Amino acid sequence: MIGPHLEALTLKERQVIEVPGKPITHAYFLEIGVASVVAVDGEDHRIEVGVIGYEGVTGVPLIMGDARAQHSTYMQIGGSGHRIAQDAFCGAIAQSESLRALFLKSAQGFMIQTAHTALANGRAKLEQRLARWLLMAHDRTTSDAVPLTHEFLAVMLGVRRAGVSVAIHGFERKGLVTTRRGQLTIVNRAGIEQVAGSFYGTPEAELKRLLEGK
Amino acid sequence: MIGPHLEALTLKERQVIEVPGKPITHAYFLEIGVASVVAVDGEDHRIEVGVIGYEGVTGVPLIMGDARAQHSTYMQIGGSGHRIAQDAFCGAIAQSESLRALFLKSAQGFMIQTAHTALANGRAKLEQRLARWLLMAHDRTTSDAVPLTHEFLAVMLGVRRAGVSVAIHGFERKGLVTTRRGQLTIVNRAGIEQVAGSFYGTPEAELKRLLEGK
DNA sequence: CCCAACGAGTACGTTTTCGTACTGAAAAAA
DNA sequence: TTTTTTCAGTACGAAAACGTACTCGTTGGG
Repeated sequence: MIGPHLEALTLKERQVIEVPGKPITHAYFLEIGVASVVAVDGEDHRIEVGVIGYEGVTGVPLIMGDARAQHSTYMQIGGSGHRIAQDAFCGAIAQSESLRALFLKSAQGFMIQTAHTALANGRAKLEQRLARWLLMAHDRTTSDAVPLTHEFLAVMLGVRRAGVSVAIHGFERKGLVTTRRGQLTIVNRAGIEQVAGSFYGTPEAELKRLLEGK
Repeated sequence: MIGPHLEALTLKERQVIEVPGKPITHAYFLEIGVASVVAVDGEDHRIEVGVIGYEGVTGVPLIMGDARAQHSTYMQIGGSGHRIAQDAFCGAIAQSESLRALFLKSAQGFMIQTAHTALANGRAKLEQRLARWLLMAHDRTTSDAVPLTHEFLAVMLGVRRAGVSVAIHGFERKGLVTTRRGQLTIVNRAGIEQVAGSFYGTPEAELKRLLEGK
């Protein structure tokens, strides 16, 4: 039984959802907005390993039987949703086989996304990685606007802010996006998909397969 | 009940364990040797997203309720172990809550490894990534010898063969390893750990926490 | 024993990304 | 409004890694 435990809330950008090493207090179901899951190491190297939106749920470790956060998770694009306390969430999973199966598939989908992030990080050029990120964000928002500074994009991709600026400028010249200070709007999604090539798409298709047919 | 279904076998290097898009037929428990899990996309970009040795089990998707392989999995360093058919494995997990909990934690450990691979791919230099890989392989072998060509190392790291050759040569000059054709021997593990810095270690520590105490 | 295949050392010009930093415009704060 | 801060455009030399390719020693098969 999850319904009665759900607490509705709005989530502002930068709002922290999980802190590495600390207990996971709630699982968040987003309706609007995008959360970033960022891996951090002991020397403060950091990079985004996945994003979560309406299609998923935060707190993957809870599904795996662990209550400690590995990664830093926070809202990258503000929105709204519901959350459920850790114990209620784990209790629900323990009691309902079908619920557990569902969340396991959702977690599997997130794993695939992380694996492809590793692939993109190792093989793709900055431009392709940026395109991939924009597409993933666009999939999870209702409007075409992506309210983010180049600085934050750079942190997530693990590259220089200046590099992101140049790449976005290139996209703008090609008519793929328009920009305002602190905001970027997707104009030609198909063109961005072309830039991303096969670095985008597989996790999305696989998640669909997992949650639908089989 | 897993015991009666286990089939002992030796595993030669390059032996294929899973093929992307195809059903997973068995879960493999390695005693000796190292398996590589390699993500592939539609344009044949590929990169290793994790390794599995005695500490884990292949076929993570089975644990998550999916019977289709996402990634290419094959033996990178030959060895031996046991395997169990997919249906027996899934049946065992379905029947034993404690078994499922155990494998879920193992899968969680693998997720953490993949996330840190994404981090290393995006942030670390070739030299550091190579060091990280050698340490992960060394953790999973009994001898200090790593029987691999530069070519295969390069494929796993997603870099040029020549780049690996140069980096290994550097390690050799620093007295960290010795090399023979198609083989590399770890001489100074601590020195290699120093090169890898914080790109190595977190997944290892977390797996330990997951499987031991808590 | 010889030869073809393979693995590794090396080179070189090119591309990509980096680190850094300065500037001006836009937005927020005073 | 004025001041301060934030954000983005841009520059430039340096470092890292790339693609390619040639050589040569090892190794295993014929």
